[in-house]
Amino acid sequence: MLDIKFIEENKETVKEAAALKKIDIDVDFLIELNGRRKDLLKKVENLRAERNQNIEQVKKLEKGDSSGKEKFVEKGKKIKEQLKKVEEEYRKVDQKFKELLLIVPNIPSEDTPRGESDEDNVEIKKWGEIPKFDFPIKSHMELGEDLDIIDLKIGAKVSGFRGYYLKNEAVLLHFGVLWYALNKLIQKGFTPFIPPTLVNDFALFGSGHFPFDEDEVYQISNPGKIASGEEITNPKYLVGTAEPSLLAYYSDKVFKEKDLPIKACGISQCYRSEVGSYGKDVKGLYRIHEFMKAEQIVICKADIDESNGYLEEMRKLSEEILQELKLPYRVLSICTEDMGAGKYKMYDIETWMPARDSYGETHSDSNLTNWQTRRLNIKYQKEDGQREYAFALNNTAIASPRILVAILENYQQKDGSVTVPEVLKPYLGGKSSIIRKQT
RNA sequence: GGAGGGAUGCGCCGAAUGGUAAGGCACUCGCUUGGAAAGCGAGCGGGCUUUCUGCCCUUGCAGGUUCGAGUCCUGUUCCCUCCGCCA
Repeated sequence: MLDIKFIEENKETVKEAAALKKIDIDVDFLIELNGRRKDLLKKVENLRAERNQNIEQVKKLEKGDSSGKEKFVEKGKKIKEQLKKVEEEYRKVDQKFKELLLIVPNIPSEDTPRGESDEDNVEIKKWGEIPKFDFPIKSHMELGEDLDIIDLKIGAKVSGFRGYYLKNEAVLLHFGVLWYALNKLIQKGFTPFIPPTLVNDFALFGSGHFPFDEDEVYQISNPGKIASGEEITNPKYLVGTAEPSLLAYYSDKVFKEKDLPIKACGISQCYRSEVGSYGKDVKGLYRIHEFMKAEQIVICKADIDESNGYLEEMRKLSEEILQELKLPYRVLSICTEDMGAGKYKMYDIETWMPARDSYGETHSDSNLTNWQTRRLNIKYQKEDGQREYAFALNNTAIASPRILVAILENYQQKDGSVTVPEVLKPYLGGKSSIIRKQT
Protein backbone atom coordinates (compact mmCIF):
# COMPACT_ATOMS: atom_id res chain seq x y z
CA MET A 1 0.00 0.00 0.00
CA LEU A 2 1.20 3.47 -0.83
CA ASP A 3 0.36 6.69 0.96
CA ILE A 4 -2.53 8.44 -0.81
CA LYS A 5 -0.63 11.71 -0.47
CA PHE A 6 2.32 10.18 -2.25
CA ILE A 7 -0.01 8.91 -4.98
CA GLU A 8 -1.52 12.35 -5.42
CA GLU A 9 1.86 14.03 -5.58
CA ASN A 10 3.42 11.42 -7.86
CA LYS A 11 0.51 10.49 -10.05
CA GLU A 12 2.55 9.84 -13.18
CA THR A 13 5.12 7.70 -11.36
CA VAL A 14 2.34 5.55 -9.91
CA LYS A 15 0.64 5.22 -13.29
CA GLU A 16 3.92 4.19 -14.82
CA ALA A 17 4.52 1.59 -12.10
CA ALA A 18 1.04 0.16 -12.65
CA ALA A 19 1.66 -0.01 -16.39
CA LEU A 20 5.04 -1.69 -15.87
CA LYS A 21 3.52 -4.27 -13.56
CA LYS A 22 0.39 -4.68 -15.71
CA ILE A 23 -1.90 -3.82 -12.85
CA ASP A 24 -5.28 -2.48 -13.81
CA ILE A 25 -5.83 0.52 -11.58
CA ASP A 26 -7.41 3.84 -12.49
CA VAL A 27 -5.19 6.24 -10.56
CA ASP A 28 -7.19 9.32 -11.59
CA PHE A 29 -10.37 7.71 -10.34
CA LEU A 30 -8.70 6.78 -7.07
CA ILE A 31 -7.66 10.39 -6.54
CA GLU A 32 -11.10 11.64 -7.45
CA LEU A 33 -12.59 9.12 -5.05
CA ASN A 34 -10.31 10.39 -2.31
CA GLY A 35 -11.59 13.91 -2.98
CA ARG A 36 -15.16 12.71 -2.62
CA ARG A 37 -14.21 10.78 0.48
CA LYS A 38 -12.69 13.86 2.05
CA ASP A 39 -15.70 16.03 1.18
CA LEU A 40 -18.02 13.51 2.75
CA LEU A 41 -15.75 13.19 5.76
CA LYS A 42 -15.97 16.93 6.25
CA LYS A 43 -19.75 16.75 6.10
CA VAL A 44 -19.78 13.91 8.61
CA GLU A 45 -17.44 15.76 10.93
CA ASN A 46 -19.43 18.98 10.73
CA LEU A 47 -22.61 17.12 11.59
CA ARG A 48 -20.88 15.41 14.48
CA ALA A 49 -19.63 18.75 15.73
CA GLU A 50 -23.17 20.08 15.52
CA ARG A 51 -24.43 17.03 17.38
CA ASN A 52 -21.82 17.43 20.09
CA GLN A 53 -22.72 21.08 20.58
CA ASN A 54 -26.39 20.17 20.75
CA ILE A 55 -25.66 17.56 23.39
CA GLU A 56 -24.00 20.26 25.47
CA GLN A 57 -27.14 22.39 25.22
CA VAL A 58 -29.39 19.59 26.41
CA LYS A 59 -27.01 18.82 29.24
CA LYS A 60 -26.90 22.43 30.35
CA LEU A 61 -30.66 22.79 30.33
CA GLU A 62 -31.12 19.59 32.31
CA LYS A 63 -28.92 20.93 35.06
CA GLY A 64 -30.97 24.10 35.41
CA ASP A 65 -34.70 24.23 34.85
CA SER A 66 -35.33 21.93 31.94
CA SER A 67 -37.64 24.25 30.02
CA GLY A 68 -36.82 24.53 26.33
CA LYS A 69 -34.97 21.25 26.37
CA GLU A 70 -37.44 19.60 24.00
CA LYS A 71 -36.36 21.90 21.18
CA PHE A 72 -32.80 20.64 21.35
CA VAL A 73 -33.83 17.02 21.73
CA GLU A 74 -35.86 17.38 18.56
CA LYS A 75 -32.90 18.99 16.85
CA GLY A 76 -30.71 16.12 18.01
CA LYS A 77 -33.09 13.63 16.43
CA LYS A 78 -32.90 15.50 13.14
CA ILE A 79 -29.12 15.61 13.22
CA LYS A 80 -29.05 11.90 13.93
CA GLU A 81 -31.12 11.20 10.84
CA GLN A 82 -28.95 13.37 8.62
CA LEU A 83 -25.81 11.89 10.07
CA LYS A 84 -27.00 8.37 9.37
CA LYS A 85 -27.49 9.20 5.71
CA VAL A 86 -24.19 11.01 5.23
CA GLU A 87 -22.26 8.39 7.18
CA GLU A 88 -23.73 5.66 5.01
CA GLU A 89 -22.60 7.53 1.92
CA TYR A 90 -19.16 8.11 3.38
CA ARG A 91 -18.78 4.46 4.31
CA LYS A 92 -19.52 3.37 0.76
CA VAL A 93 -17.02 5.74 -0.81
CA ASP A 94 -14.41 5.03 1.84
CA GLN A 95 -14.72 1.29 1.34
CA LYS A 96 -14.31 1.56 -2.41
CA PHE A 97 -11.37 3.89 -1.88
CA LYS A 98 -9.67 1.43 0.46
CA GLU A 99 -10.26 -1.45 -1.95
CA LEU A 100 -8.56 0.46 -4.74
CA LEU A 101 -5.74 1.64 -2.54
CA LEU A 102 -4.92 -1.98 -1.74
CA ILE A 103 -4.12 -2.75 -5.36
CA VAL A 104 -1.89 0.23 -6.06
CA PRO A 105 1.51 -1.32 -6.68
CA ASN A 106 4.82 -0.35 -5.17
CA ILE A 107 7.17 1.62 -7.40
CA PRO A 108 9.89 -0.69 -8.78
CA SER A 109 13.51 0.34 -8.32
CA GLU A 110 15.35 2.16 -11.09
CA ASP A 111 17.57 -0.83 -11.73
CA THR A 112 14.72 -3.32 -12.02
CA PRO A 113 14.70 -4.64 -15.59
CA ARG A 114 11.70 -3.42 -17.56
CA GLY A 115 10.02 -6.44 -19.06
CA GLU A 116 6.87 -8.42 -19.65
CA SER A 117 7.59 -11.97 -18.59
CA ASP A 118 10.12 -14.29 -17.01
CA GLU A 119 11.96 -14.17 -20.33
CA ASP A 120 12.90 -10.59 -19.57
CA ASN A 121 14.48 -11.39 -16.24
CA VAL A 122 18.17 -10.61 -16.33
CA GLU A 123 20.75 -13.17 -15.33
CA ILE A 124 23.30 -11.39 -13.18
CA LYS A 125 25.36 -14.29 -11.90
CA LYS A 126 26.12 -17.94 -12.49
CA TRP A 127 27.83 -20.30 -10.08
CA GLY A 128 29.02 -23.90 -10.40
CA GLU A 129 29.71 -26.31 -13.19
CA ILE A 130 26.77 -27.92 -14.94
CA PRO A 131 27.45 -31.61 -14.22
CA LYS A 132 28.19 -33.91 -17.16
CA PHE A 133 26.99 -37.46 -16.80
CA ASP A 134 28.56 -40.36 -18.72
CA PHE A 135 25.41 -42.41 -18.28
CA PRO A 136 21.74 -41.88 -19.06
CA ILE A 137 20.43 -39.75 -16.21
CA LYS A 138 17.27 -40.37 -14.28
CA SER A 139 14.78 -37.74 -13.17
CA HIS A 140 14.08 -37.33 -9.47
CA MET A 141 10.81 -39.18 -10.09
CA GLU A 142 12.63 -42.23 -11.41
CA LEU A 143 15.26 -42.01 -8.71
CA GLY A 144 12.59 -41.63 -6.09
CA GLU A 145 10.70 -44.67 -7.29
CA ASP A 146 13.75 -46.87 -7.86
CA LEU A 147 15.23 -46.03 -4.47
CA ASP A 148 11.83 -46.28 -2.78
CA ILE A 149 12.12 -42.80 -1.28
CA ILE A 150 9.34 -40.92 -3.13
CA ASP A 151 5.89 -42.27 -3.93
CA LEU A 152 3.95 -40.13 -6.34
CA LYS A 153 1.42 -42.77 -7.43
CA ILE A 154 0.03 -43.39 -3.97
CA GLY A 155 0.48 -39.69 -3.24
CA ALA A 156 -1.95 -38.90 -6.03
CA LYS A 157 -4.32 -41.64 -4.88
CA VAL A 158 -4.45 -40.35 -1.32
CA SER A 159 -3.99 -36.61 -1.73
CA GLY A 160 -5.00 -36.05 -5.35
CA PHE A 161 -3.21 -34.28 -8.16
CA ARG A 162 0.27 -33.13 -7.09
CA GLY A 163 0.13 -35.33 -4.00
CA TYR A 164 3.28 -37.11 -2.86
CA TYR A 165 4.85 -39.20 -0.16
CA LEU A 166 8.45 -38.87 0.94
CA LYS A 167 9.84 -42.11 2.36
CA ASN A 168 12.97 -43.41 3.96
CA GLU A 169 16.06 -41.31 3.10
CA ALA A 170 14.00 -38.63 1.33
CA VAL A 171 12.45 -37.84 4.70
CA LEU A 172 15.90 -37.51 6.24
CA LEU A 173 17.14 -35.39 3.35
CA HIS A 174 14.06 -33.18 3.55
CA PHE A 175 14.36 -32.49 7.26
CA GLY A 176 18.14 -32.49 7.02
CA VAL A 177 18.30 -29.69 4.50
CA LEU A 178 15.73 -27.61 6.39
CA TRP A 179 17.46 -28.17 9.71
CA TYR A 180 20.81 -27.34 8.18
CA ALA A 181 19.43 -24.09 6.73
CA LEU A 182 17.69 -23.14 9.97
CA ASN A 183 20.91 -23.60 11.93
CA LYS A 184 22.69 -21.35 9.49
CA LEU A 185 20.01 -18.66 9.84
CA ILE A 186 20.17 -18.78 13.62
CA GLN A 187 23.93 -18.50 13.38
CA LYS A 188 23.50 -15.37 11.21
CA GLY A 189 21.34 -13.73 13.84
CA PHE A 190 17.84 -14.57 12.66
CA THR A 191 15.36 -15.33 15.44
CA PRO A 192 13.75 -18.70 14.69
CA PHE A 193 9.99 -19.19 14.72
CA ILE A 194 7.51 -21.93 14.07
CA PRO A 195 4.75 -19.61 12.90
CA PRO A 196 1.08 -20.44 12.51
CA THR A 197 0.11 -21.66 9.06
CA LEU A 198 -3.61 -21.19 9.73
CA VAL A 199 -4.19 -17.45 9.77
CA ASN A 200 -6.81 -14.71 9.72
CA ASP A 201 -7.22 -12.72 6.55
CA PHE A 202 -5.51 -9.59 7.85
CA ALA A 203 -2.14 -11.34 7.78
CA LEU A 204 -2.58 -12.09 4.09
CA PHE A 205 -3.83 -8.61 3.30
CA GLY A 206 -0.83 -7.37 5.21
CA SER A 207 1.71 -9.32 3.22
CA GLY A 208 -0.06 -8.39 -0.01
CA HIS A 209 -1.08 -11.92 -0.92
CA PHE A 210 -4.61 -10.55 -0.69
CA PRO A 211 -6.33 -9.28 -2.73
CA PHE A 212 -3.97 -10.32 -5.52
CA ASP A 213 -3.51 -14.07 -5.06
CA GLU A 214 -6.74 -14.98 -3.35
CA ASP A 215 -7.21 -18.00 -5.62
CA GLU A 216 -3.80 -19.32 -4.69
CA VAL A 217 -4.67 -19.52 -0.99
CA TYR A 218 -6.68 -22.34 0.56
CA GLN A 219 -9.56 -21.20 2.71
CA ILE A 220 -10.50 -23.27 5.71
CA SER A 221 -13.94 -23.21 7.23
CA ASN A 222 -16.26 -25.26 9.30
CA PRO A 223 -18.24 -27.45 6.89
CA GLY A 224 -21.00 -27.97 9.46
CA LYS A 225 -21.74 -24.32 9.42
CA ILE A 226 -21.90 -24.22 5.65
CA ALA A 227 -24.25 -27.21 5.55
CA SER A 228 -26.63 -25.48 7.92
CA GLY A 229 -26.65 -22.46 5.66
CA GLU A 230 -24.99 -20.37 8.27
CA GLU A 231 -22.54 -17.77 7.13
CA ILE A 232 -18.88 -18.28 7.97
CA THR A 233 -17.92 -15.25 9.97
CA ASN A 234 -14.26 -15.91 10.52
CA PRO A 235 -12.69 -17.85 7.70
CA LYS A 236 -9.12 -19.02 8.18
CA TYR A 237 -6.55 -19.45 5.49
CA LEU A 238 -3.56 -21.72 4.96
CA VAL A 239 -0.47 -19.68 4.25
CA GLY A 240 1.66 -20.31 1.18
CA THR A 241 4.78 -19.18 3.04
CA ALA A 242 5.80 -18.21 6.57
CA GLU A 243 6.16 -14.61 5.41
CA PRO A 244 2.62 -13.40 6.30
CA SER A 245 2.72 -14.99 9.75
CA LEU A 246 6.19 -13.66 10.48
CA LEU A 247 5.33 -10.13 9.37
CA ALA A 248 1.98 -10.16 11.17
CA TYR A 249 3.81 -11.07 14.36
CA TYR A 250 5.01 -7.47 14.34
CA SER A 251 1.76 -5.85 13.23
CA ASP A 252 0.65 -2.71 15.11
CA LYS A 253 4.10 -2.50 16.60
CA VAL A 254 6.13 0.66 17.06
CA PHE A 255 9.82 -0.19 17.27
CA LYS A 256 12.49 1.97 18.77
CA GLU A 257 14.99 2.89 16.09
CA LYS A 258 17.83 1.27 18.02
CA ASP A 259 15.97 -2.06 18.06
CA LEU A 260 16.01 -2.29 14.26
CA PRO A 261 16.67 -4.26 12.18
CA ILE A 262 14.49 -7.17 13.19
CA LYS A 263 15.73 -10.40 11.65
CA ALA A 264 13.43 -13.38 11.90
CA CYS A 265 13.06 -16.73 10.21
CA GLY A 266 10.47 -19.43 10.26
CA ILE A 267 10.06 -23.00 9.17
CA SER A 268 6.58 -23.86 8.16
CA GLN A 269 4.43 -26.02 5.99
CA CYS A 270 3.33 -24.02 2.93
CA TYR A 271 0.10 -24.57 1.01
CA ARG A 272 -0.60 -23.48 -2.53
CA SER A 273 -3.68 -24.26 -4.56
CA GLU A 274 -1.78 -23.73 -7.84
CA VAL A 275 -4.90 -22.74 -9.70
CA GLY A 276 -3.74 -21.12 -12.87
CA SER A 277 -0.82 -23.53 -13.08
CA TYR A 278 -2.79 -26.40 -14.54
CA GLY A 279 -0.69 -28.19 -17.08
CA LYS A 280 2.50 -26.59 -15.78
CA ASP A 281 5.19 -28.75 -14.19
CA VAL A 282 2.68 -31.53 -13.76
CA LYS A 283 5.15 -34.21 -12.78
CA GLY A 284 7.20 -34.84 -9.70
CA LEU A 285 8.05 -32.73 -6.69
CA TYR A 286 8.65 -29.45 -8.50
CA ARG A 287 5.20 -27.91 -8.20
CA ILE A 288 3.16 -29.31 -5.35
CA HIS A 289 0.31 -28.25 -3.06
CA GLU A 290 2.20 -28.55 0.19
CA PHE A 291 5.84 -28.26 1.08
CA MET A 292 8.10 -26.86 3.76
CA LYS A 293 10.17 -23.77 3.68
CA ALA A 294 12.68 -21.91 5.80
CA GLU A 295 11.87 -18.26 5.19
CA GLN A 296 13.53 -15.08 6.42
CA ILE A 297 12.21 -11.60 6.96
CA VAL A 298 13.95 -8.36 7.82
CA ILE A 299 12.22 -5.27 9.19
CA CYS A 300 14.48 -2.25 9.03
CA LYS A 301 14.63 1.52 8.96
CA ALA A 302 13.01 3.37 6.06
CA ASP A 303 16.23 3.69 4.11
CA ILE A 304 16.61 2.44 0.56
CA ASP A 305 20.35 1.82 0.73
CA GLU A 306 20.19 0.10 4.08
CA SER A 307 17.28 -2.11 3.01
CA ASN A 308 19.00 -3.04 -0.25
CA GLY A 309 21.96 -4.02 1.89
CA TYR A 310 19.78 -6.60 3.63
CA LEU A 311 18.46 -7.74 0.26
CA GLU A 312 22.03 -8.50 -0.80
CA GLU A 313 22.88 -10.02 2.58
CA MET A 314 19.99 -12.47 2.35
CA ARG A 315 20.78 -13.31 -1.25
CA LYS A 316 24.32 -14.13 -0.23
CA LEU A 317 23.00 -16.37 2.49
CA SER A 318 20.89 -18.33 0.03
CA GLU A 319 23.86 -18.54 -2.32
CA GLU A 320 26.04 -19.77 0.51
CA ILE A 321 23.57 -22.56 1.17
CA LEU A 322 23.59 -23.63 -2.48
CA GLN A 323 27.37 -23.38 -2.66
CA GLU A 324 27.75 -25.57 0.40
CA LEU A 325 25.31 -28.01 -1.14
CA LYS A 326 27.48 -27.79 -4.28
CA LEU A 327 24.50 -27.18 -6.52
CA PRO A 328 25.00 -25.04 -9.64
CA TYR A 329 22.71 -22.02 -9.73
CA ARG A 330 22.13 -18.67 -11.33
CA VAL A 331 20.79 -15.41 -9.97
CA LEU A 332 18.14 -13.43 -11.82
CA SER A 333 17.12 -9.85 -11.43
CA ILE A 334 13.35 -10.07 -11.79
CA CYS A 335 11.67 -7.75 -14.26
CA THR A 336 8.78 -5.41 -13.58
CA GLU A 337 5.92 -7.53 -14.83
CA ASP A 338 7.21 -10.75 -13.27
CA MET A 339 7.57 -9.25 -9.80
CA GLY A 340 4.66 -8.88 -7.44
CA ALA A 341 2.69 -5.68 -7.00
CA GLY A 342 4.29 -4.89 -3.66
CA LYS A 343 7.88 -5.35 -4.66
CA TYR A 344 10.51 -2.70 -5.05
CA LYS A 345 13.34 -4.99 -6.05
CA MET A 346 13.55 -8.75 -6.41
CA TYR A 347 15.97 -11.56 -7.13
CA ASP A 348 15.24 -15.18 -7.87
CA ILE A 349 17.77 -17.94 -7.63
CA GLU A 350 17.39 -20.90 -9.94
CA THR A 351 19.16 -24.16 -9.25
CA TRP A 352 20.33 -26.59 -11.90
CA MET A 353 17.97 -29.50 -12.38
CA PRO A 354 19.55 -32.04 -14.77
CA ALA A 355 16.39 -33.86 -15.85
CA ARG A 356 14.74 -30.57 -16.81
CA ASP A 357 18.00 -29.70 -18.52
CA SER A 358 17.54 -26.23 -17.15
CA TYR A 359 17.58 -24.12 -14.03
CA GLY A 360 14.47 -24.20 -11.86
CA GLU A 361 13.38 -21.54 -9.40
CA THR A 362 14.25 -22.42 -5.82
CA HIS A 363 14.70 -19.10 -4.04
CA SER A 364 13.18 -15.65 -4.05
CA ASP A 365 14.52 -12.50 -2.39
CA SER A 366 12.52 -9.27 -2.23
CA ASN A 367 12.58 -5.76 -0.90
CA LEU A 368 9.05 -4.37 -0.45
CA THR A 369 10.04 -1.10 1.26
CA ASN A 370 7.03 0.12 3.26
CA TRP A 371 4.34 -1.40 1.07
CA GLN A 372 3.61 -4.21 3.55
CA THR A 373 4.39 -2.34 6.77
CA ARG A 374 1.82 0.31 5.91
CA ARG A 375 -0.80 -2.43 5.57
CA LEU A 376 0.31 -4.05 8.82
CA ASN A 377 0.96 -0.83 10.71
CA ILE A 378 4.58 -1.56 11.56
CA LYS A 379 6.40 1.61 12.53
CA TYR A 380 9.45 2.79 14.35
CA GLN A 381 10.14 5.87 16.36
CA LYS A 382 13.03 7.90 15.09
CA GLU A 383 15.51 9.81 17.22
CA ASP A 384 13.45 12.97 16.82
CA GLY A 385 10.31 11.25 18.10
CA GLN A 386 8.67 11.05 14.67
CA ARG A 387 7.06 7.78 13.71
CA GLU A 388 7.65 6.25 10.33
CA TYR A 389 6.67 3.04 8.58
CA ALA A 390 9.54 0.56 8.59
CA PHE A 391 10.76 -1.33 5.53
CA ALA A 392 10.25 -5.07 5.11
CA LEU A 393 12.09 -7.72 3.11
CA ASN A 394 11.83 -11.46 2.75
CA ASN A 395 13.87 -14.30 1.35
CA THR A 396 13.80 -18.05 0.83
CA ALA A 397 16.58 -19.84 2.70
CA ILE A 398 15.50 -23.24 1.47
CA ALA A 399 12.29 -24.85 0.21
CA SER A 400 11.90 -28.59 0.33
CA PRO A 401 11.11 -30.95 -1.25
CA ARG A 402 11.67 -28.81 -4.35
CA ILE A 403 15.36 -28.56 -3.54
CA LEU A 404 15.42 -32.39 -3.40
CA VAL A 405 14.78 -32.35 -7.15
CA ALA A 406 18.16 -30.66 -7.57
CA ILE A 407 19.95 -32.68 -4.91
CA LEU A 408 18.79 -36.09 -6.12
CA GLU A 409 19.36 -35.37 -9.79
CA ASN A 410 22.75 -33.66 -9.41
CA TYR A 411 24.10 -36.23 -6.97
CA GLN A 412 22.98 -39.35 -8.85
CA GLN A 413 25.55 -42.03 -9.65
CA LYS A 414 25.92 -44.43 -12.53
CA ASP A 415 24.74 -47.39 -10.42
CA GLY A 416 21.47 -45.62 -9.65
CA SER A 417 22.46 -44.57 -6.16
CA VAL A 418 22.60 -41.00 -4.88
CA THR A 419 25.38 -39.60 -2.74
CA VAL A 420 24.57 -37.21 0.07
CA PRO A 421 25.91 -33.64 0.03
CA GLU A 422 28.75 -33.34 2.51
CA VAL A 423 27.07 -30.67 4.65
CA LEU A 424 23.93 -32.76 5.06
CA LYS A 425 25.65 -35.91 6.28
CA PRO A 426 25.48 -34.86 9.95
CA TYR A 427 21.73 -34.52 9.54
CA LEU A 428 21.07 -37.99 8.17
CA GLY A 429 20.90 -39.57 11.57
CA GLY A 430 23.69 -42.08 11.14
CA LYS A 431 22.37 -43.33 7.83
CA SER A 432 24.82 -44.14 5.09
CA SER A 433 26.20 -41.23 3.09
CA ILE A 434 24.91 -42.87 -0.04
CA ILE A 435 21.32 -43.69 -0.86
CA ARG A 436 20.94 -47.10 -2.49
CA LYS A 437 18.13 -49.36 -3.37
CA GLN A 438 16.99 -51.39 -0.39
CA THR A 439 17.38 -55.09 -0.93
C1' G B 1 -18.85 -28.45 23.94
C1' G B 2 -20.93 -26.04 28.85
C1' A B 3 -20.74 -22.16 33.03
C1' G B 4 -18.61 -17.72 34.87
C1' G B 5 -15.05 -13.42 34.73
C1' G B 6 -12.44 -9.97 31.77
C1' A B 7 -10.40 -6.53 27.44
C1' U B 8 -10.02 1.49 28.57
C1' G B 9 -5.12 6.90 25.41
C1' C B 10 -1.13 1.83 19.73
C1' G B 11 4.81 0.68 26.17
C1' C B 12 2.38 -0.65 31.24
C1' C B 13 -1.18 0.12 35.14
C1' G B 14 -5.82 2.28 36.03
C1' A B 15 -10.52 5.61 37.36
C1' A B 16 -15.11 7.15 35.45
C1' U B 17 -24.35 7.29 39.33
C1' G B 18 -25.93 7.23 30.67
C1' G B 19 -23.38 13.60 30.36
C1' U B 20 -15.86 16.84 28.35
C1' A B 21 -12.09 9.30 28.63
C1' A B 22 -9.31 11.25 35.42
C1' G B 23 -4.73 9.94 37.23
C1' G B 24 -0.06 7.27 37.80
C1' C B 25 4.34 4.73 35.90
C1' A B 26 7.63 4.17 31.73
C1' C B 27 9.70 6.76 27.49
C1' U B 28 11.64 11.39 24.58
C1' C B 29 13.18 16.50 24.79
C1' G B 30 14.24 20.90 27.63
C1' C B 31 15.41 23.45 32.34
C1' U B 32 18.39 22.31 36.53
C1' U B 33 23.52 19.68 37.73
C1' G B 34 30.59 18.95 37.85
C1' G B 35 27.78 14.43 36.33
C1' A B 36 23.45 11.82 37.64
C1' A B 37 19.02 11.09 40.48
C1' A B 38 15.07 13.84 42.23
C1' G B 39 12.28 18.08 40.93
C1' C B 40 9.96 21.40 37.29
C1' G B 41 8.11 22.21 32.14
C1' A B 42 6.76 20.21 27.40
C1' G B 43 5.81 16.02 24.35
C1' C B 44 4.12 10.95 24.00
C1' G B 45 -2.78 7.25 18.79
C1' G B 46 -5.07 8.67 13.90
C1' G B 47 -7.62 11.95 10.36
C1' C B 48 -9.41 16.57 8.05
C1' U B 49 -8.13 21.62 7.84
C1' U B 50 -4.50 24.86 8.70
C1' U B 51 -0.23 27.72 10.62
C1' C B 52 -3.99 31.34 15.12
C1' U B 53 -5.55 27.04 15.40
C1' G B 54 -9.96 24.54 15.09
C1' C B 55 -12.86 20.29 14.46
C1' C B 56 -13.62 14.96 14.19
C1' C B 57 -12.43 10.00 15.52
C1' U B 58 -10.12 6.51 19.11
C1' U B 59 -12.53 2.28 25.71
C1' G B 60 -11.25 -5.70 21.59
C1' C B 61 -14.56 -5.83 16.95
C1' A B 62 -19.64 -5.12 14.53
C1' G B 63 -24.49 -3.49 15.17
C1' G B 64 -28.68 -1.45 18.24
C1' U B 65 -31.34 1.82 22.02
C1' U B 66 -30.62 7.29 23.28
C1' C B 67 -30.44 14.35 22.28
C1' G B 68 -26.00 11.80 24.35
C1' A B 69 -22.96 4.98 25.34
C1' G B 70 -16.53 2.95 28.17
C1' U B 71 -21.27 2.47 30.88
C1' C B 72 -27.58 -0.35 28.66
C1' C B 73 -29.05 -4.36 24.72
C1' U B 74 -27.65 -8.08 20.66
C1' G B 75 -23.92 -10.59 18.06
C1' U B 76 -18.77 -11.67 17.76
C1' U B 77 -13.18 -12.23 18.65
C1' C B 78 -9.46 -13.05 22.08
C1' C B 79 -7.67 -13.95 27.20
C1' C B 80 -8.46 -16.10 32.28
C1' U B 81 -10.98 -19.73 35.80
C1' C B 82 -13.87 -24.14 36.35
C1' C B 83 -16.43 -28.58 34.19
C1' G B 84 -16.68 -32.17 30.13
C1' C B 85 -14.15 -34.56 26.04
C1' C B 86 -9.43 -35.55 23.97
C1' A B 87 -3.45 -36.47 21.32
